[in-house]
Order: sequence, then structure tokens, then C-alpha cells
Amino acid sequence: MVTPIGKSAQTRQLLLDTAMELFAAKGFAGTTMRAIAAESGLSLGNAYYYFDSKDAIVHEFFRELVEKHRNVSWPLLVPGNNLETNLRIALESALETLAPFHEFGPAFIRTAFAGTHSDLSDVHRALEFGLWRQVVSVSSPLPPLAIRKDLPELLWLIQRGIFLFWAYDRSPGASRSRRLIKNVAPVIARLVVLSRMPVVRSILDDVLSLVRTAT
Amino acid sequence: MVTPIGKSAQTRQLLLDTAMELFAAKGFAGTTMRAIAAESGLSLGNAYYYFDSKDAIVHEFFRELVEKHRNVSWPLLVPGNNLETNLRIALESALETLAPFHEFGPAFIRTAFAGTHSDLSDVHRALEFGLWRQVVSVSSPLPPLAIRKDLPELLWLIQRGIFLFWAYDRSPGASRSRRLIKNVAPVIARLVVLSRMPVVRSILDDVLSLVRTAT
DNA sequence: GTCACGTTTTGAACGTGTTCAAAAGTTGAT
DNA sequence: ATCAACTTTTGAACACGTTCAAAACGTGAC
Repeated sequence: MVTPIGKSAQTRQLLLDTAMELFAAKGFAGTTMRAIAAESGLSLGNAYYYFDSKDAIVHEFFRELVEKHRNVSWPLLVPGNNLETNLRIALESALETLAPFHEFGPAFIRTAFAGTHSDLSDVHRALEFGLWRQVVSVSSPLPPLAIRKDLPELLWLIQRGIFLFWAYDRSPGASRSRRLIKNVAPVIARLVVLSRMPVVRSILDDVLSLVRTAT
Repeated sequence: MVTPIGKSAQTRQLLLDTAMELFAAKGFAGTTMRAIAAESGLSLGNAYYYFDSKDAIVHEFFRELVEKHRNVSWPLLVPGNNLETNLRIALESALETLAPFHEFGPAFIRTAFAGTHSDLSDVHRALEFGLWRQVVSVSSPLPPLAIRKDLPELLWLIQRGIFLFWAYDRSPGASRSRRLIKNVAPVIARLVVLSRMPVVRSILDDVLSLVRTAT
């Protein structure tokens, strides 16, 4: 009999799928490693053979959600929208995707910021750097040349901030996060227009190099 | 015999003092609730009578550190320093105070952002809002009137950001955080000068109202 | 077919944060 | 002095994340 390729990988995936089901059904605290293993028909120790920790599983779960957000929001970024609209779409759909898992907020933060530097770059990319490039390039009118190249990085930074805020936002339905997004979008749009002015542009340059210091 | 006032409060304080010693000696993970209780000559359950959780103890520990930072940095803010200098002093002394407890970073974040809204205001205040007022008011030249009133709030925001960055900064000796501070100070100083210009001022207004949305 | 070696799986154990019912102690009114 | 109500303390227990030595399994060489 032909052994299916990657039997080990399959077991790992089974674990992951089971975990994600349980996460969705019972939440983070309500999903125990024992339950994940049992529901997968494996022993507890075996789960730890495939994943170093519960957080490691959450980490992969998070990456799935990021991918989902990308797939959901990408088609909504239609040409003709202005930057403010696209920005709102991208941010709000992120919130929508994450909403059922608000309880995971701190764990997401933990796993997104933990790990080595190369791993952080990974999350960097995972956090949809490409999506922000799309947000920019599909907006009309296109942002001023002065900032067009750097804008995705700036937007990515904004999204990181909002993500952090959301993770610790205790307001019902994350209403404060929603309000924040609604207010951020026009401010950024205005800032982009003003970036034509050398003073503003120089400030943005400063901020950008700060961000690069920190990355 | 005259019972000393607040016997209950004393027990609580004993627990706290013991915990802080152990935290300094053995770190966060190395300090168990059992050890705190035992070293205080109390039972484990009793410790939980005074503190809801280990995090609750860390929370108070953090507040002590914040107070310590205030006391350390306040006298260093001498008149004659310019804003950039004072800003660096305040930020770097914060790092110095927190440095031995880098391992607590995520726990600090957790406790600082958890809790009710009124509790968050508490942390708000705890994070030395007053210190930033002092940083501003003792700087010469004084910042432009256009921004003088709001600057402390802006600086407080900056500090929060840097604190977050530090908490998850894995670089040896938190060197990245140190570098960030060194670079942030002049940028902010420049921004303050530019705040005389209406465009810049209007952007700052936007940012401020965003912050207030989020608070 | 057997053996040696690497991969996978097990089951039990450890130490942790947290909970809780019940005991012990304290206080103030009668 | 007694009793009732409240505060403090105890000790045992629970469930969880994590670890580990040993067993089982698979595979390729001889």
C-alpha cells in the first residue's frame, strides 16, 4: 500500500485543525491541550511532539486568520475607492475577522512579538504588508509621489497599533476599536494629502526612520 | 495590648514586600505563589485572600517601580535643559529602572492594560502623567504656546509606545529600545518646534483627538 | 529475516496558579 | 460570659501546561 506523503505532516495538520475547531467552539482558555490531543485521537505527549507549546498552536492559528483577512479584504479594494475608503475597508475587515477571537488578543500579541528576529520578520510579512501595498496602489487618486513608496509601511504601522489597541480593548463589542478605526482613516487620508508639503514630508521621514530603527 | 492599626493591611504589605524581594531575586517565573506565602510565613490560600492573582501582585509591584522612576528622574529635570535633553533623561531613566525586570515585560503589559476603565485611568496616572508635565514646564526654551498645553499628553503617549516596544524587545540589553529612545528625542524636539506652523499643528490636533478617542 | 537506527507514541509524573469548604480567630452587642 | 456575625487562615484539592524516559513503530542494510 502506498503511504500517503508526509504522514507526519498530516498528523500535525490534524492536530492543528482540531485545535482550530476547539478554539472557535470553546475559546482559548476553554481549549486544553488534553482536549486537542483527545479530540485528535492522540495522546497528550504526542501533541507536544508536534508543537512546542499551546502558544505555538495559537501562533499558527493566528497566521490562518491573517491569511483569511487577506482573502476577504482583497476583493473589496476596488479601483475607484479613495484611500480613506480602502483604509477603512482593510482595517474594519480585519476587526471583523478577528472579532470572534477577541479573547485571544493577548495570546496573539504574545506569539506575534515573541520569537527570534527572523521570526518577527515572518510575522511582519504575515501581517499583510502586501495588503497595504494593494490598499495604496488601488486608491484613486493615487497618493502624492512624495509618499507613495513609503505609505504601505506607514499603514502597516498604523494597523499594528490598532491591533495592539484592539487586543486590550475591553469595551463591549470592541466598540472603542471600531470608533478608533473610523476616526483614523480620515486623519491618515488628510495626512497623505498634506505630505506634499515639505514640512510634513520631513516629519514623516523622521517617523519612518524611527520605525526602521525599531524593526 | 494595643493592636497596631490595620493588622490586615500589614499582612498584605508583608506579602507584597516578600513578593518584591523574591521578584528581584528570582524573577517572575522563578517566584511562585507558594514561595511568596511560605517566605511570609503564611499559607498559600491565605496569600490568595489578599491578592486575587499573581498578576495582581505584579500590578502593585509595577506601580512601585513607576513611583521609583518618578523619584529618580524628577531631580534630574533641571531648568536650563532643553526639551530634547529632558525627554531623553525621563525616558532613559525609565529604562534604567525597569531594566532588571525585563522578564516582567509581558506581565506588566497585561496588568497595565487589564482591569476596568477606571483602573486604566489609574494606570494612566501611575504612568507619571505628572512627570511629563514637569518635563515640559522645566524645559528652556519653553515649547511654543500652540502645543505647550497638550505636549505632556503627547509625551505620555510616546512613553507608552516605547514601553510597549521595550516589553517585547528581545535584543540583548534592550539595546534596540535604547537606540529608539536616542532617536525619538530629537525627532520630538523638532516636531515641537515645527508645531508653530499651522499645518503641523493641525496634524497634531488630529492625533490628539485620536488619542482621546482611545482613552 | 534480523538487526540497528531514527521517528513517533505513550503514560505517568511534576510543578504551577487557582479555588473552596471548613476551621480558627476576632469583635461587639447583650 | 455568651453568642452571633464577620474576618482571617488553613489544607487539601483541581485542572492545567509541560517534561521525559521508555515503549512501539517503521525502514533500510545486510
